[in-house]
Amino acid sequence: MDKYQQLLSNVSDSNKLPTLSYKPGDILFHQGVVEPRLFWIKSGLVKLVFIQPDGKEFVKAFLAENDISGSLMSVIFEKPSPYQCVCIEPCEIIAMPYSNVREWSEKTPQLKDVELEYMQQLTARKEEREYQFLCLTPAQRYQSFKSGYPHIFKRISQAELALFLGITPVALSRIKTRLQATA
Amino acid sequence: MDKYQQLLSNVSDSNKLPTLSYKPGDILFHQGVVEPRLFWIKSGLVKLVFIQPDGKEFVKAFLAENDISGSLMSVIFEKPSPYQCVCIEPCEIIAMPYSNVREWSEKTPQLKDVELEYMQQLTARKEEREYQFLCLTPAQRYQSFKSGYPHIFKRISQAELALFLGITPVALSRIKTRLQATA
DNA sequence: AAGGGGCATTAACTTAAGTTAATTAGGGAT
DNA sequence: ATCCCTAATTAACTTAAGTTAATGCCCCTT
Repeated sequence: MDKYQQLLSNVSDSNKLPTLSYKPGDILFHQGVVEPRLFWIKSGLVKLVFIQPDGKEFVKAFLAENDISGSLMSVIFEKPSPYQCVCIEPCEIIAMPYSNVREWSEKTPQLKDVELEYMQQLTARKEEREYQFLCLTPAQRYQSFKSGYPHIFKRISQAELALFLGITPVALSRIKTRLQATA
Repeated sequence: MDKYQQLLSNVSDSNKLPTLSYKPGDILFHQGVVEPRLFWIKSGLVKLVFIQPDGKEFVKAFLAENDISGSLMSVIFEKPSPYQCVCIEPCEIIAMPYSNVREWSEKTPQLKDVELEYMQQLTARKEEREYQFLCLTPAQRYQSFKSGYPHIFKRISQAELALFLGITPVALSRIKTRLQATA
């Protein structure tokens, strides 16, 4: 258990926050609504999804056990979340108001470092994703995800993966056949 | 001057860091090399560029006066920078070793909040860019940049903008004619 | 005024993704 | 075993981006 997990554990214990159960398809928080809680995923798998006005879907991220889900815009800036969070697998989750985390972190200043460190790791992951969109082809992004996140890859549908890669499910199917022809 | 600028000002004053001058084309830091300094841009314009093995270029970001340039991977994780920083305009810049910033921030703990806040703003910008790559077409990204960053838009070549949007200069030229035909 | 250099535009062609719809393959459930 | 539902594949067609190269435009220099 890393330092941020430890912080969250302290917060949830001291506030006696319950563990909640969700089913696949359940929505942890909605798009367009302010959601000031962080969702600590104890087990299961969720996705963050943008729904466009025309109904098109895009997947921002997959988050699994030990990850923290939430909307930066909502949690930090108190704006409506630009995306929603949907369960893919049954999940055990502890929902923690960010105000509780902040209080805890004010009382124990050394935890600011933990918070900062968490933000840095998050930023590093975003840098990687930015790089991949900018510099890699969809086929390269597919291969990178497959080899880099095999534990997630196994648990999601091909359609969900396509919408994460920024292409259509049809395009991903074609990419797979093209890759097999080469290899 | 915001709080982060104030922090940087304190650091550069107390370490008597000089202001450096650069010409267009000068490289602030190289790709593949560890660069532990932050570059506080007092005036001018720079770009962050990925150079691919095959020679292809992609622009990660444009940074102008009052922005801070640097490589997260290098500054925080002490890894070689995955991109280089090239001046587009003549620049006045203060280069500050991140160790100085850290020391200063250790001495005055309330500045941790400033650091955290800066990371949050940085993350918010990265979220926006991720959203645009995932959900918008190149044409929409072009329009968004043009209206969202007019002060940068005016100062860069169309080719540089194209490489920032993740397309070729030829494609951007075609997009412009297509947009004019519609409007 | 004439030439050059650097960009942007246009053209011609190739490649790949979007769209829509039909087909196929698998996995429960009855 | 059959049916049904879902997801993946394939097909046919449209649209747009990549690539390479030629052309046009503008500004600067001499």
